[in-house]
Amino acid sequence: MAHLSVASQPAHHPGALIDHLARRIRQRAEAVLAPLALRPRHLVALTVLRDRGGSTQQALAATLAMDGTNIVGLLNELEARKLIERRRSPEDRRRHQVELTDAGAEQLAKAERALSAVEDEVLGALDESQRETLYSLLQQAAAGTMMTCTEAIHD
Amino acid sequence: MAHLSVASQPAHHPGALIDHLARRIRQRAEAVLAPLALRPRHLVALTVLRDRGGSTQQALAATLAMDGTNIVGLLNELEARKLIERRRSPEDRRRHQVELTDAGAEQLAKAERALSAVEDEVLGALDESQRETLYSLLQQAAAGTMMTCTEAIHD
DNA sequence: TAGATGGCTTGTGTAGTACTAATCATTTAT
DNA sequence: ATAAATGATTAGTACTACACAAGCCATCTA
Repeated sequence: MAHLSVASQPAHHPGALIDHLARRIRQRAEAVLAPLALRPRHLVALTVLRDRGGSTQQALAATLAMDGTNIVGLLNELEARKLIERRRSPEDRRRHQVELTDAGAEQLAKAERALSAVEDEVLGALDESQRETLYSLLQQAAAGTMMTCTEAIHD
Repeated sequence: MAHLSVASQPAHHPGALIDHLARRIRQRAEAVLAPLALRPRHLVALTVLRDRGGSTQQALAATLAMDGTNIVGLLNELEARKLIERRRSPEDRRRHQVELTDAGAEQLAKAERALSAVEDEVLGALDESQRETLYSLLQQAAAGTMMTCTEAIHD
């Protein structure tokens, strides 16, 4: 392993802070999302689907670090509301290719608009460019951890 | 992915990412913390107590955005293990002033050391200075939101 | 043809909370 | 002085998000 920081300074531990802020965001997000009949995990799933342009259920499970059976349930809910579609994959007909419908994309956009208010509230102490920095750091981190889990999957 | 923020559009929504990463961290943290018989929320509480040098139970509840009755239970557990102490406040003898014991501080340090490994794993894609940036952004955000909730409390 | 695999269903268990109500000690307002 | 409000506590209820296991199909692979 790399041992760059010689200092005994444990530096800082963002872990607890992330946990804390996430909790805050979740609480507010739930309230804001309620009128849309979405809960945070729906949003996360929809977001992944949009950003990836669809996904296998397995890949989705790996990305969200969630148990497969729960993914099924989650997708059932989303499909019942026609926000996503499941199609059998032509290459392997056991697999389902999950994709966002137009309605799903629309609903997601609506949710994000609503969520902006929450973010303004929770991240209010940060200005535009700081938020952008935060976003790119988080995204980089998320992309990194994703590989750890999905590198053997090739979705 | 190249999405220049031409307008004042928020464009990016760190909310879902924070949620996602927090989930990851929590999952791993639980495993790492288990041998110490601590769970994430214990850690958060201990951290707040250390950083503030003690707190009222109410202030703690406000900070953690948790219900008062749950704080009681949480503190009971920590007190039973002598990681914190409750003292009646001299000014208002109904109140409890909660403080970290030496053992508590020690245990917290130990937990943070263990947690470093998790952070290395989850934030592995970020280098030292990026993590530092992330940390300060999060802290700034957290400090900001705290005011929203505690401004009427004067702990 | 046998076994592995992706998805689905159902059922069980656990953790983390929120909420309510009742109690006790204490403080504050009348 | 007395009544009302407050901080902490306890006990009990309920809900949500999960994980995990067992068993079923359909399908792919050896």
